[in-house]
Amino acid sequence: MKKSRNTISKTKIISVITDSKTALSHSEIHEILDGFCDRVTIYRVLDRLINEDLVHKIVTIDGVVKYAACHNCSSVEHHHNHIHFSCEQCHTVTCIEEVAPSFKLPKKYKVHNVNFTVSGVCPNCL
Amino acid sequence: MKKSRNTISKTKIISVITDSKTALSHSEIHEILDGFCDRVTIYRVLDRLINEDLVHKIVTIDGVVKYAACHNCSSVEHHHNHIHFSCEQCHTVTCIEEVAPSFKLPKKYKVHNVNFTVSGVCPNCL
DNA sequence: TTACTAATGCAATTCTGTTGCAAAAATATG
DNA sequence: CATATTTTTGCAACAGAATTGCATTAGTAA
Repeated sequence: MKKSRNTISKTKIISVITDSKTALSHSEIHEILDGFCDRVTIYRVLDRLINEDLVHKIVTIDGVVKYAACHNCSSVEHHHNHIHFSCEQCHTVTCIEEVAPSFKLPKKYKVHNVNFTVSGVCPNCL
Repeated sequence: MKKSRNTISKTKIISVITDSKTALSHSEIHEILDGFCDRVTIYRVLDRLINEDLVHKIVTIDGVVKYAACHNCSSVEHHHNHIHFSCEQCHTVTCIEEVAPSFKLPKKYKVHNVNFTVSGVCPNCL
């Protein structure tokens, strides 16, 4: 996979995502960037970042798409099989990196990707 | 929670979902019903069915929302913590009821719901 | 049968994400 | 350093999914 170019938008978007404690939606990123670049650009940059494994995507049970930085990921190995916690009250999504669920599918299934989201109430809202 | 009324639309939608081996999206249901009722009605009925725990909702990593009947669910206990398999090729979503992932969150999190989706290639497409 | 309340259909709207294309920016080449 | 090449961007238009308000219709309880 060819690396994409380093543009100002890309750099800025990476830092917005990395600086955030919780996963961010497209519109949240757009708001933080506050007109710095176009909506469409954000979508396209996010796509690239996902391809380059710098960012991973999370979809909550109510259909909201969020993006979070990849920690614990070397360029060789990627560990996105951690749990994401989606708070029903404050609507934040947090990566719980230390929790990797175990499961065993029949081997006739070929697994490429996992998306584990648990919803409920987060410590802040309890 | 008050039970919703039994309408023809509701009955029909339940049977469409129950008869299907795979989870169905709103538009698939709409297509099967073939003009029997309005798109909006389908959305509203699905909401009610979810509230009444007759149906559960699945969101795939590419943001597609699907609905599946609840099996193995008594009126007291609900077991939706099985894995869903989303095939990248035929785009079907299947409940793998026999596989319950195990995970352990810090107890400061209050869990209400789980959504585990694994994507890859299903046996049919392999 | 009637009265009450929930459910439906329709139109309009909002929100999220995508596409095509010309202009601008990043990188590679001489 | 200048120029050629290719990617990225912004804009406008579009597409699809889901929601809302409101008048009408259908279920249900009395």
